[in-house]
Amino acid sequence: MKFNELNPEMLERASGLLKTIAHPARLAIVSLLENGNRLSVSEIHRSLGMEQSVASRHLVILKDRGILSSEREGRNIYYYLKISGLGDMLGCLAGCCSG
Amino acid sequence: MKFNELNPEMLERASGLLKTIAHPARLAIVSLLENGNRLSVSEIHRSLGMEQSVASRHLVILKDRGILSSEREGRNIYYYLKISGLGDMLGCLAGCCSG
DNA sequence: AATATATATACAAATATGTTGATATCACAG
DNA sequence: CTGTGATATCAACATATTTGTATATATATT
Repeated sequence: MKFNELNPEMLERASGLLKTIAHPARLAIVSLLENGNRLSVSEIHRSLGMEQSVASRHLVILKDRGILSSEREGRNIYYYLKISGLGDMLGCLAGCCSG
Repeated sequence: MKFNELNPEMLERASGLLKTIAHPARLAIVSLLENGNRLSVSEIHRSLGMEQSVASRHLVILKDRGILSSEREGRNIYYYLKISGLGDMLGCLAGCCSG
């Protein structure tokens, strides 16, 4: 599948997706939610050692742009990956970065 | 390979790579250079319908950040992908965007 | 040297993104 | 209704990215 043969709209969507995850914190979040993991905001911010408000802001961004979904359970809100196939992409990315 | 288990430096590198290609023009360029293609600046800017200076600027950015290499042949400068495995990543990306 | 072609760069304006800390909202237990 | 834990938002400021246009540099040809 080649981007250059495709319409500008497709390029925009693809670069939008990349932009969204092209942030260390968001990359870490997405990576944490691979394999169908569902985690609350607290679990995420503690696990990654970032401020609660920072984690929340990134989670909202990821959700707004269609990468995550969330569901409330009691006082917690659980986030999870909405786009299947993102895990594969991260795999390729890790490969590109190490090799 | 999981990012969250890795050092911040790795996350920085990965998000840097993503940021670099997270631009419609650069995505188109990288896509054009998949499969070992070698193209001159002229060929690229004509093929993608962008100004010469715009193409050149993006090519320099991609080269500076280690994604492309270039070689002069006569008056032309040919660019090509330096990172193998980027093609695979674009494949995943296209999958994520359509599905 | 003069010209033409190919590529790169400079600069300023516009736009977007990130950061921090404080504060607001929401849900539940008692 | 109050207190507490969980989550989201806001404002202000700093930084970075993009764009357009013009111009500079390099190479080759004659």
